[in-house]
Amino acid sequence: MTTSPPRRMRADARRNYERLLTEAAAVFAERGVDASLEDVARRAGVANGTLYSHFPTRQALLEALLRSSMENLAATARELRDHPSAYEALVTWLRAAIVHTTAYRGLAAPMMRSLKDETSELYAACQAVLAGGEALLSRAHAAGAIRADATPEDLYALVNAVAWAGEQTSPEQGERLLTFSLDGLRPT
Amino acid sequence: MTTSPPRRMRADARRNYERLLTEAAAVFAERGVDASLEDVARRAGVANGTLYSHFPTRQALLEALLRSSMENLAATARELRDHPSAYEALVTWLRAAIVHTTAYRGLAAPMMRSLKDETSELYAACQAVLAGGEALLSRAHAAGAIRADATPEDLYALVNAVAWAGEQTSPEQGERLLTFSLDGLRPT
DNA sequence: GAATTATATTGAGACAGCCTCAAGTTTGGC
DNA sequence: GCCAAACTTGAGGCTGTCTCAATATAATTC
Repeated sequence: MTTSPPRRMRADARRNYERLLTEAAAVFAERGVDASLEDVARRAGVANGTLYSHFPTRQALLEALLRSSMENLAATARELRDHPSAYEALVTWLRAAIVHTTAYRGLAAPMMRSLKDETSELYAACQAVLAGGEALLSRAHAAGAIRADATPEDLYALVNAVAWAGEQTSPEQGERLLTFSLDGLRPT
Repeated sequence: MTTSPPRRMRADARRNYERLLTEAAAVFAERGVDASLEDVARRAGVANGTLYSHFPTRQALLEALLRSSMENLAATARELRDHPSAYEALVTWLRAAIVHTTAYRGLAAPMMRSLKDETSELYAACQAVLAGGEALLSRAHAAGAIRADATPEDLYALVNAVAWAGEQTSPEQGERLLTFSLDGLRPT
């Protein structure tokens, strides 16, 4: 029933929880976030009911899987506040966010939809990403490096759209789209 | 077995073909391109085998469904070649392409993937769209209205990415992304 | 270290969707 | 009106999601 990081779980439960996460990472990496959950359970060597009891929804599983990399992303944002160039700091972070979103095929869509959906298990994580970008954006705004009407939500959408385009075609195509958009985000 | 526009079909087959298209349009409009095909068959009042015999794959159905609007898009491109402003002509057409891609939820992904996939039933249609943009782009290039390194594929990716972003969040967010990108596509 | 209790796991089962194909039905030409 | 060709049917095999009563295991208590 729990989705939180293992708290006072029974030893077997904890073992299965970890094993499920490990195998889910592998399966999602191979087949994307829409991969069969039966497959995940099979590979983890447990019955599917066990998977559902640990992770009631696919998003809950995804959330647990992404937690640490999300935290890394937030930490990176914090570090970049000290970067000499406000603009470069922002761009570097945006690229990191895109890499994060490219971890599993099909991840961009839930990331995008969960930003405004409070009922989503990914909601908090998405908001954290938004906040990370927000800090760097306002610094870039202050430095006059980014057009004034660009919002954090714009950047969030951009990151996901670029990640999506990249996974549908090629990372290079995503990169090209990013280049154009970033140029369009310079002050007029 | 046929997917082409009704040619010498038996009367009942033709009736069912049309009916399936009509209902598919309705169902896809309601639930997006990943809607249940069983649903389409049910609503058309035929067995699912009939649907599969007319449209062997979901993409074949989609192709038949999109054919006329694709042709409109190509026609629009031709008309716009005479527009006084090469830049405005291009932007107008890009907007039309985005509207087209927003016809059904989930359409952007197959449009994007089929551009380079010759085995896709949507391949020809996607190539036609690409060609439509290509003509307007080269005119804009000649007029010095668009940066020289922008390719037709870039515009194609942009259209789909914007349509995707718009359907995941809001059309307004898509519009904002488009604005930034278009600014970034001006010559440097 | 056995009994008790709380916690987990199991896997069958209900359901939906995809797709196929042998059997049956309908149409249209003669 | 008959017949071959064209078309439709729907049960059935498959995969996948999700639930829940029965069962098993770990932790706690005495």
